[in-house]
Amino acid sequence: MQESEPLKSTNFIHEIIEKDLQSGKYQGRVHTRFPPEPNGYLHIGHAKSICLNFGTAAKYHGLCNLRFDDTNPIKEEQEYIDSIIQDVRWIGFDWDDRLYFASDYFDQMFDYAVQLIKSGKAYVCDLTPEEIRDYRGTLTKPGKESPYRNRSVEENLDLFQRMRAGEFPDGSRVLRAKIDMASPNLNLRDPVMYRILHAAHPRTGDKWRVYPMYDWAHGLEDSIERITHSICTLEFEDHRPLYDWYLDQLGIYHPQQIEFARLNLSYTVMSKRKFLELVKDGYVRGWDDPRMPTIAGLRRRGYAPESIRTFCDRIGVAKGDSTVDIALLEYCLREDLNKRSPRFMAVLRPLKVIIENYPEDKTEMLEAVNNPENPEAGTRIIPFSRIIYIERDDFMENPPKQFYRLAPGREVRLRYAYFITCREVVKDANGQIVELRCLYDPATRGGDAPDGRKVKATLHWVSAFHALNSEARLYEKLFLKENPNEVEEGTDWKSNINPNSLEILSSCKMEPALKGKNPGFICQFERLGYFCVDPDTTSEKMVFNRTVTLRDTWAKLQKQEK
RNA sequence: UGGGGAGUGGUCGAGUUGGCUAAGACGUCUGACUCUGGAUCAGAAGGUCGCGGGUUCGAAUCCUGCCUCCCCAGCCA
Repeated sequence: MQESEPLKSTNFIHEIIEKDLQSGKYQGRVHTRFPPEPNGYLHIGHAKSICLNFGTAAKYHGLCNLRFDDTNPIKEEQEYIDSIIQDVRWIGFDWDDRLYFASDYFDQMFDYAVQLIKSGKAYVCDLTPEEIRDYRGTLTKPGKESPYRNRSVEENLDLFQRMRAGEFPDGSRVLRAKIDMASPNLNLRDPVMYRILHAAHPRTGDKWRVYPMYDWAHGLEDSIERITHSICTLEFEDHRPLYDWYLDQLGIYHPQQIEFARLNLSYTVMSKRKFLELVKDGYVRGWDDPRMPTIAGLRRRGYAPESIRTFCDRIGVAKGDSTVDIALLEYCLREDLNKRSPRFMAVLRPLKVIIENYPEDKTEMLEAVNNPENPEAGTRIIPFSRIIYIERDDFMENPPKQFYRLAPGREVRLRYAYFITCREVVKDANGQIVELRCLYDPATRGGDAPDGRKVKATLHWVSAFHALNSEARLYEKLFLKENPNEVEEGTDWKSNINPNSLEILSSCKMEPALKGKNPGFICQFERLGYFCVDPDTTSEKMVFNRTVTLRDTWAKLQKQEK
């Protein structure tokens, strides 16, 4: 992102930072980090954290690292590392050469653990996982001390080295911190620091047989990188005393952790586990399905990073759980796309119109504006001929008073072309409308009547002979309920999945200028919405995703009728 | 039930040294304009600041009871 684009908004985190800046707590430094675990794809919730961390650093002329928290080789994969790097960069941030991995610090963490053992603050415990759970006690009952808690330093050192050497099977022993089994904060009841995992790590291969737990590792990572403000989500609030304890026992550099509420969005879910289920069970076509709130999904859907950043800026940062209306995301999307998108005409559900008084073999080239929001975008030329397609929704045989598009006997404008009047409705044996017979007024070429007469509506259209046949994929919300997790007894969140979230229209008629546009190309189909070219496009057939509809007051009226 | 957090119009969210009619945004509803029923512009409605006491000339802001919601009992992060 361009270096400063300063966030003008303020929040409680910035207030804390400004106080620290004034008091000189970190010698005027501001150094944050975005610390994802590479066990899945990033989503819009991560974007909030990314914008907060990178944005905060930029605002105070500090630095922000990208650091992978890769402490659990069982769940983590290189594929995720690659996708996360790509996504953070795509959102618009840069970390120079500060790409770090927790696994880079494994040796140092091990040494720190040895240091704790030597000072009698950590011990090797042979309890089984079940026993550890039992000994931990409950929310209201204090735990009991492990029988292995008072092993000698020598024995602990020996055992820990042998754990590292791979002498013991998975789950047979752990290294634990010796804190307080009666603490009301469960995190302080002798937490596990290392577990034995005979698993290959994406980056360290088979070097290690013990891997650090998040709680042990995370604070150290921040300390090692000399992070000033460790921004994380609310659920880690009562882990903070544990990080503090580790850092204090070790006597090393101490960042300040600040917690904020994670993002929730209406009409969607926001957990890697649920995304995985949606993908695995085929509710969507993959992690980058345009209905997914993953960064990859939003990108394929046609979002530009600017709109995501704006969104993250506008939602604010606070400590209370909340759910942002997805309408705000769509507002930011439209605002951004309206400014940048070239316009085209495309007919999604074609209805044939024959202009009876227009010459059979004539083709005219008419000029159209590329983007009314941006004169520099210039103009283009569109072919017009006797047979055209219009949107089926733009004609009604018996229109209600609110409807002011085409109807029998009524005159409307074809955008950038002519006024036409509907003379006759042609139906098939089943009574389905198959074709409209219209008359045009040659004097209205370009779309204006010399006599000053007005029409109520302007329709988009595509010349039948010149049309590009293509596919359009229309997306609706993935969930029917504002809060998908709110369910009837006996069902789960998946019962709220919208069965009609995808509609494929395969006989769309589009303006020929669209031919050859590459995947990722974003434009507006006039009066319909913003669309982008999908990677599924082939040389045979183009495929468009509908990113979002235009605001549509007619659709709103119709909804109210129902 | 132990510990840790949070409660401001439909949704986010300012406000936090107590003091003009409690910002702003999205949403909703009007109207203007319009060769996209888009965009834009103008305007409106909507709040017992979780609840009850108290302090004060004056409280969303301070004190005090209570209520509600979220998180924690992985060798996940």
